Amino acid sequence: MLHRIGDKWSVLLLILLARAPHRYNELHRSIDGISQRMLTRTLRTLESDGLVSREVHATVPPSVEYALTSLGRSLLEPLSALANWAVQHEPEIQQARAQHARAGM
Amino acid sequence: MLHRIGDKWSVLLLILLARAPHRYNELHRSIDGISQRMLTRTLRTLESDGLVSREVHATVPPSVEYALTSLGRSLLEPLSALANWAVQHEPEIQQARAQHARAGM
DNA sequence: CAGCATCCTACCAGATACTG
DNA sequence: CAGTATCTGGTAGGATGCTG
Repeated sequence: MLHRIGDKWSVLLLILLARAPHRYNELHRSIDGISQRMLTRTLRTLESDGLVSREVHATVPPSVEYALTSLGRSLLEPLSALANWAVQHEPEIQQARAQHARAGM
Repeated sequence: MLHRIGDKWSVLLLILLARAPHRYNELHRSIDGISQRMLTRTLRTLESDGLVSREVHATVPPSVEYALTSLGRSLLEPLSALANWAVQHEPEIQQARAQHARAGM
């Protein structure tokens, strides 16, 4: 269950959408290195999990707005707690990895 | 960074080790469906990230104890917050997925 | 603009067999 | 007991080209 929102793209998308709704190409530009395929696929997964809403405006050219649902917003608190942990403890983890690499090789 | 501890085996291992230190085969029996390869690999990753300690007792037959480090314990709080969220909101997610499947197909 | 369809590849999980 | 070694099939995911 956690691995569904555990990959990096999902987390990045949720964080971006937490700030404000975004359109498809805004997301594509904002997230460096994501392919169209992965962006679409990840958005679809988040959408089908009920975390993200997708609203199509029938204009020309068409525009699609992605936003967090209330369920998605409820995820934000525990998720950012975890993200904060990761940021805070990154130095320790890096150091542990460096030590481990020296010892093991 | 999150995806390193985001996969299901890591989470399960951390939760098990949170309760008490365990030996290799205890973990292997406790976690249903994990292969030796994955158990070893996941433990090694957690160890090199400094989340889990590995202590070898030079007995015959040998015994190896895995336990959480203090860094690993510090992860427990935000991680279980997220796990609780997942458990609490699983029905909503299931429902959203069912609806999405009906609408889309 | 916001995708879908297709092809292709590299990596990874799983099974199986062996070992200090 | 606590792992390694090796093979193998499946899939995640990138690149590219096309469309309403």
